[in-house]
Amino acid sequence: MTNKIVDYIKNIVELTEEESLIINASFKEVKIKKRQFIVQPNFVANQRYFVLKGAFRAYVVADEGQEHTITFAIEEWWITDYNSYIFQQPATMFVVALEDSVVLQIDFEKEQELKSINHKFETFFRILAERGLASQQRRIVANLTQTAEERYTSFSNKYPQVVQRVPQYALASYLGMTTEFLSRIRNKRVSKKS
Amino acid sequence: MTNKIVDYIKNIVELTEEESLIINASFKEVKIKKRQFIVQPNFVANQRYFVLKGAFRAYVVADEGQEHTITFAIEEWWITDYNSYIFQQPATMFVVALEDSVVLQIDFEKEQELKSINHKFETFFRILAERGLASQQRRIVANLTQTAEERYTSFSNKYPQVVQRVPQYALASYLGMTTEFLSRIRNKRVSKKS
DNA sequence: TGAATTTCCTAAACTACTTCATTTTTAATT
DNA sequence: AATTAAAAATGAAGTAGTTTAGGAAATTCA
Repeated sequence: MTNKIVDYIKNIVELTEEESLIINASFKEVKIKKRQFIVQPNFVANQRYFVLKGAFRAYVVADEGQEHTITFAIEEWWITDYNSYIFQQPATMFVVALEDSVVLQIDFEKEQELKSINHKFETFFRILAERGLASQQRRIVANLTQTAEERYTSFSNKYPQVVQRVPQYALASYLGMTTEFLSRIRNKRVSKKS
Repeated sequence: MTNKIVDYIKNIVELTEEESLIINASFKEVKIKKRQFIVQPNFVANQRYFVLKGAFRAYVVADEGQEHTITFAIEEWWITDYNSYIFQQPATMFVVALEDSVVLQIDFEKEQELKSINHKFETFFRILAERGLASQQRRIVANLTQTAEERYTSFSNKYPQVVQRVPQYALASYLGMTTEFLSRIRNKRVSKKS
């Protein structure tokens, strides 16, 4: 038994053949078209998604209509509105496909069941949450300590694949600046080269 | 068997008498004087701390020497440098006592042992991580969508006990503004009243 | 209790980033 | 391939928040 999600989980906890089959049966492969939403405000996020192919963007819309990107996801990343999913409360975010994509989705109830029937599955999701926590803490630090240009530069160095695939306005709103300002930052570097 | 940490955990998962005793034996009560550090950069954070009494502040120091507060902790909150603790890598943060305090500390190895010997303990730490994740996501949203004044107002409404107990410069650097600007915000509201 | 240190306040000059308005480029749709 | 729509670039004017500097309160600690 070997497939993408099983391989992914095996990198974190060991799985027997039987456990691999259970994991495999717990996820459903779904195709998502570009611009299609998988999470929307006011509806509870009932699934979490593992991206097999494609790219997604989670964002909120502020009072005055401005969009703020909370996170991106590309191949082998997870995405959902965690505040909604974990507490099973209405979402505040949109999650939308930036490209034609394929995901593996798992229902909240199924995830709860997995975690309760098998200590190893519980461990896996615990590690997932811990890693998410650590990465979000690093982002908070970056946002507090760096200027707009520094945030762009370090993000570009860390996630070049993401930068190349997402629209500029989405990246700008993720980095906490306007699309015009990001455009200027990028343009400045090009002109420096010549 | 009943004490603060056992009661706290019992609010999240059920514990037998025996399990309560194991939990109790895994934490060590330590007094921390005001201005004393419990985590320092370049040293691995080997413990996580549950605050029984007092207040703490986690912060990083940027290149130019400015301090940026990452989080606070008061009674019944947890604190450490999670990126350091989870991955057992050198810390980038300071964690310092803002008052004479009392904490319950658990060693990383002991926590690993608890999680591995008992599914319920694993579940507890999974839920702890998930809640942290959700709360950090809410903070990222707030930082992206709100103005300095809005961030101050909503934080004050949500955590009035924290606002009253921490120095202004620490709060300002947590909210992502200078202490001078926070002073102005606060003063503006006072003068509006009169 | 009094001196020293830390924290907070005030105000003016400054700047990193935003807003608004228009044009150019790129991508989507027929 | 042509038409339309969406995204990116550019310039000029505005502003939220910073910086610098000095003094007033409030804590700390000998």
